[in-house]
Amino acid sequence: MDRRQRRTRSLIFTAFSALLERKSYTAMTVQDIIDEADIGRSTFYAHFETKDELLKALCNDIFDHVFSAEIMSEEKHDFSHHSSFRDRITHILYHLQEKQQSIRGLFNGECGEIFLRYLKEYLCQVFNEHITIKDDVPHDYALDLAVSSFAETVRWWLKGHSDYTPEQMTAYFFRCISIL
Amino acid sequence: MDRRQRRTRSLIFTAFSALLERKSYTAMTVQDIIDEADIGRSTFYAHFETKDELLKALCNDIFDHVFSAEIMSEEKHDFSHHSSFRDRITHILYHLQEKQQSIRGLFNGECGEIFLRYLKEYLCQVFNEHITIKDDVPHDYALDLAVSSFAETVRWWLKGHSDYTPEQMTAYFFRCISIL
DNA sequence: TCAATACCGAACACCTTGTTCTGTAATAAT
DNA sequence: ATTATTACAGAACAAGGTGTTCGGTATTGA
Repeated sequence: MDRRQRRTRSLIFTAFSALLERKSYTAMTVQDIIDEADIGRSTFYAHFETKDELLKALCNDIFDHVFSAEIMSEEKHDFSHHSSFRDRITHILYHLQEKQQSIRGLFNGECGEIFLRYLKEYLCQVFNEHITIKDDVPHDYALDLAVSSFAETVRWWLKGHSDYTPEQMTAYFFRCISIL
Repeated sequence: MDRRQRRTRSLIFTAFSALLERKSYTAMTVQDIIDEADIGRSTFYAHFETKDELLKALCNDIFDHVFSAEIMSEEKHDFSHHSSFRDRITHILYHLQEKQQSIRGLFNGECGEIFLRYLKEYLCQVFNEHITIKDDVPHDYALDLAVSSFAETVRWWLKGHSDYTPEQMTAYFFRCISIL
């Protein structure tokens, strides 16, 4: 990848993240982004077809870091059979905390909806085998609720309560959910 | 209120709800709404300053029905000291089910974010005193998680699983959350 | 019957979008 | 170091949405 491309892409991401903390996603125009990034109009469209694609790309960047890092360290340390589900959850929280700066704005307004949808897709894979099967509750529902609750936990944590440690948040979460 | 105003307002609401099932909120333009409702442009703006105000008004209409009806019947039957928290939850589900038609579209995309935020505000009042206080979990967090989980339960229920009864959903919900 | 007012429809100035173009400068490879 | 490639800037553009205004019509409630 050309050095200029990397630079421009980074400028756009940074500008976008910064703008999200001041302005709602819907209200934000492409004009705002290219003004903030100080790049030409055609340059933006050379990188991203639309504002939604930009959001998607940013989300993927974050999730690649959080989840592929998780899997990597899992393989590296051969956690797959040693670490508990609780540890994996704590692990994910650590990685999310590292990306805190980029993530915080993503919770706001309408793009929070999109970000959380993507997040839940990844979480489904992690949670799927760890739901305690109860015959009196539909598995679909239990999984959906567990994943959504964890996503909400992350949101609550990173929006104003990031002084708690990942270990603490994991403990709180498991304390409140009775199907894990 | 003038009969013509009621008619127009109703036309707008109906058109808006119908459109939400086919089109995302963000992609929807005021032009789409007035075409669907078959009213003049200036007429729309005489009723609502913006698309967001329309959404807000629709949400308020729904919540007024769901929660004020709940409170009313509570007062009428003097449920306040007799009915359990579980019954109140079931009750709310019944009222939400009645408004199912209008609500379904509201879960989609970005306006789902807004609708759920409003819903959670109301739910906070209902849930606040019924959270089991645990010293090892922040009360803020427990309340937020319970409310969000219930909101997610409603979403899951009304989006493709509305064959379950309110009583069943209440049971499932309480089965999964250990702080109520 | 009549005054009030809600609606219509057209026009408007303004903004955002996404595309296209030309010229310039940075890049990577030979 | 030279050269071909390619990313960028910047301007212009048509198309479409926004929110407002205004004069005319029709409905309403008293």
